[in-house]
Amino acid sequence: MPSSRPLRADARRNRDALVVAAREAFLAGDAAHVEEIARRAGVAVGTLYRHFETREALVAEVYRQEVAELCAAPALLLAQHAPDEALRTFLLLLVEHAAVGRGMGEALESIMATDSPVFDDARDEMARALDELLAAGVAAGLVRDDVKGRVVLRALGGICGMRAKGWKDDALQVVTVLYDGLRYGAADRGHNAPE
Amino acid sequence: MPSSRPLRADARRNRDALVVAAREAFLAGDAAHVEEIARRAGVAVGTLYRHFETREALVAEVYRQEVAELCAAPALLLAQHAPDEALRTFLLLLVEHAAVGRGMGEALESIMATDSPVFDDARDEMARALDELLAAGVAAGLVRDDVKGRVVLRALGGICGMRAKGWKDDALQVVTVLYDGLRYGAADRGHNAPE
DNA sequence: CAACAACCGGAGTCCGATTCACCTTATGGA
DNA sequence: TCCATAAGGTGAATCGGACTCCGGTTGTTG
Repeated sequence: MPSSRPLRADARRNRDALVVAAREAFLAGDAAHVEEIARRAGVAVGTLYRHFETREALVAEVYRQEVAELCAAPALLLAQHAPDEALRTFLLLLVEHAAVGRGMGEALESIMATDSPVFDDARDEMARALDELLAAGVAAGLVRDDVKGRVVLRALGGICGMRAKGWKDDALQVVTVLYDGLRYGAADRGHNAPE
Repeated sequence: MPSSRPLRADARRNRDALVVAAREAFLAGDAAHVEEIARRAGVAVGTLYRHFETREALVAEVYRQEVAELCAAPALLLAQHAPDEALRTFLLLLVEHAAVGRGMGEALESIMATDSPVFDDARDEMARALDELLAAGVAAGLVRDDVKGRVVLRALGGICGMRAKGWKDDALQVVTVLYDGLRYGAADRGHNAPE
């Protein structure tokens, strides 16, 4: 169905404009009303709804693009850093991503609240990225082997909801604790604690 | 202002009924509309609004009561368990609490989204409870001393938003990693350790 | 370039939160 | 006990924002 027909030129243009407009609106933090988004994109609400089932579907699309971008990172990081350092860096990257998602505010929350497959996919993709990093760490004996990426992701999830002033400092501390927790198991098991 | 007048008998009764009705509605998961809550409480919406500024204010009140109940735990736990065990148990308790809050669904999220002082207070109270536990752990040399309760709380926060099937198992794993991360620093300073 | 399918517009519908003008009824003093 | 009165209660009306729908418009294709 997706590519049954290549989508008419003007339609594709409008669709893209809507996603861009939505992202901008979310980042700006204010006025994420469908009317407002449509206006920014230079179309009417009807057009918005032609392309996106619901408002949430639009949010989902924006979010999906964010995630896709983020998930490209692990391969790069592993190529350039030791596994534990790559993991740490990626966690910090997730915090940055949260900073972006933060602008999307409740938009993001509403999508997390739904169990829309779109979001599940995004989560899976993120989890897979983390698994990649964890596996590398485990192989090097630097990371405990009993934790899945999905779990790490959830531990970080709380950061996204935080909106108070000092959220970022706290987020960084969360990463520290989490990072240590992930390595602790490996060290605890004792055999070759890294120098 | 609070106790300028003791609040008329029927008014107090209605107010309490509303909180109870709201809690039930949230736990039931369905129909958290103000009309529905008012009906359950046997009053009209106008009455609801006489007692609570907004729908969110009502949610806040329910949540506050949950929190207050939860925050009574640390003192008890410390009296009966070693500091690290008390900490671990409390973390697990937080997960249970999340299970309750989960029923409140987006109601809870909407209140987190606001920077209503009510929720800040709740968070402070929880953080204080955690600080109490952490301090005991630090004093016993079982827990790292560079992490505030607020940070732990945020790390756990992500659990609340999770609604997928296996959320609870994941939540428990998050607690494990977090718990180890909290102890790791102490071990780091105490014994041999990576890096 | 005609015919058609896919698009677009935007006023109208739906639904839930919130308000408000007007009754009811505790309550406390005569 | 009874009344005055202000605290309380009521629910229809209002408001805001997501979503729908029925023409009019415009790429596309043969």
